Amino acid sequence: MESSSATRGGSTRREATRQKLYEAAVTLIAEQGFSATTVDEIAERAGVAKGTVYYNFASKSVLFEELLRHGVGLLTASLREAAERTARDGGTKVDALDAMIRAGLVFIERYPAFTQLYVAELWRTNRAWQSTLMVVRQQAVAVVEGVLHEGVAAGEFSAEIDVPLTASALVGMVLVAALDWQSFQPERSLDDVHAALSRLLQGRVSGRSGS
Amino acid sequence: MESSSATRGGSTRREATRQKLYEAAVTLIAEQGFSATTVDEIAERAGVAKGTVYYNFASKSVLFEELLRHGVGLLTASLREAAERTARDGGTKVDALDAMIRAGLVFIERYPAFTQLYVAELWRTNRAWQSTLMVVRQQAVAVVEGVLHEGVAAGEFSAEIDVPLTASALVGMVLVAALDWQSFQPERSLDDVHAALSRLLQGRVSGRSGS
DNA sequence: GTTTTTGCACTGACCAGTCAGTTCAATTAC
DNA sequence: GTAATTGAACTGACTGGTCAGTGCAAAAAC
Repeated sequence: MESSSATRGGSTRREATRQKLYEAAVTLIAEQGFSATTVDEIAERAGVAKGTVYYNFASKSVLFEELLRHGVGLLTASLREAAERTARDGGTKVDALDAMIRAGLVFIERYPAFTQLYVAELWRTNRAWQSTLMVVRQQAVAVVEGVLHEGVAAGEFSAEIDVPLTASALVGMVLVAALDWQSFQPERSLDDVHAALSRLLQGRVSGRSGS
Repeated sequence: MESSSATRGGSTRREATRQKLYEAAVTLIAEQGFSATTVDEIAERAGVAKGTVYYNFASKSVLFEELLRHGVGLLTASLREAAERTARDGGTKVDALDAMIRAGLVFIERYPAFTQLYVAELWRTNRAWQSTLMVVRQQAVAVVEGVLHEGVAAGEFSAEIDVPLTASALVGMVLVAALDWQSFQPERSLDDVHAALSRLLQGRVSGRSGS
């Protein structure tokens, strides 16, 4: 009767089911919102019985909360990796920001539904998962702020910039541009979008340089 | 249309009731989302009977849709006014963008709940008011795009910029920075936030020193 | 006297969460 | 080998509650 969780470190079956539920939930909630999405819908899209949802998650809210944590975790890791890679390669801090913009675009291209859902919840108040959201948001933004701080310390950026606000603005720039890209011109290439945002980042908008 | 105080598309009394309902709905929906907000709540917060809601609006969705139209209409008018005022005063296109950034901040400071709710709905699909949202969104973004186009035509901006994408990015920059401002540092002054965004717009981030 | 609002009871659809029962892969017994 | 046993994973009908929208007579506002 020993804990025969013989199937190495947590059953694979269960993990697969949870993954299917995440994938089903993310699209439905992105399209319709949390409250308008029913557990029955999620179960059906995942090809699973309703009871299975409750076997795997304590409630609809908990499912959503874990989904948020999981998704933002991926983004944060990706941003951090981009910043570190740039630093290792001896790039400037502007290069690091540029690499993070690209990492953001790659993420959004890959998980557009998650991004959409995240934005829709981010500034809400009075919701069960508010505090969770706060924590993961800060982890992601902190990566951007870190690069800005280092840039100021190294004299690459003006000492007068407002780090948190500039970080927010940069995040917003990428977020909205990318969501519009996915919604209205999904056929455009990532490189194309990235180039346009790079230009903006480096202040090469004003000042002519016609083709 | 006559502009007598009593006539403005209907009786004043009715208009006042509708206004109260808008105000009640906007806060509740911003906090909780559309589906999680009940008609009973809206009526109660507006200090009005439930029947009155249905006397004034065909349905909950229609109330929300008209709310969206109304709110974005205010924003669009404000952006347009800012652009035109700058043009009249002989400002550059960068000045016009800067004035529009300020107009955006003023709007968000005044109607934070509306902004929040708007962002939450903007990239959703499969919702009843999707097409309405599309139209009003485009009206607002078109104002920014117009200024960018004029700037390119006048040689003030590089001919290589991607106008729609740059417009999206600028909107995103202001939107996210302002929402974060309102959520996390509401005590900061608008001028302060505006200054930080102006700096970013004019590419005065990289490059050391300041004014 | 017409328009607007109120108050409130009512309905029918919908939905989160429950639970008694089933499936199945792995383990143990023979 | 194969039969019996175990327990985690899964199922889906069911329940208790919620909510959008209705109907209407009476009051208030204009």
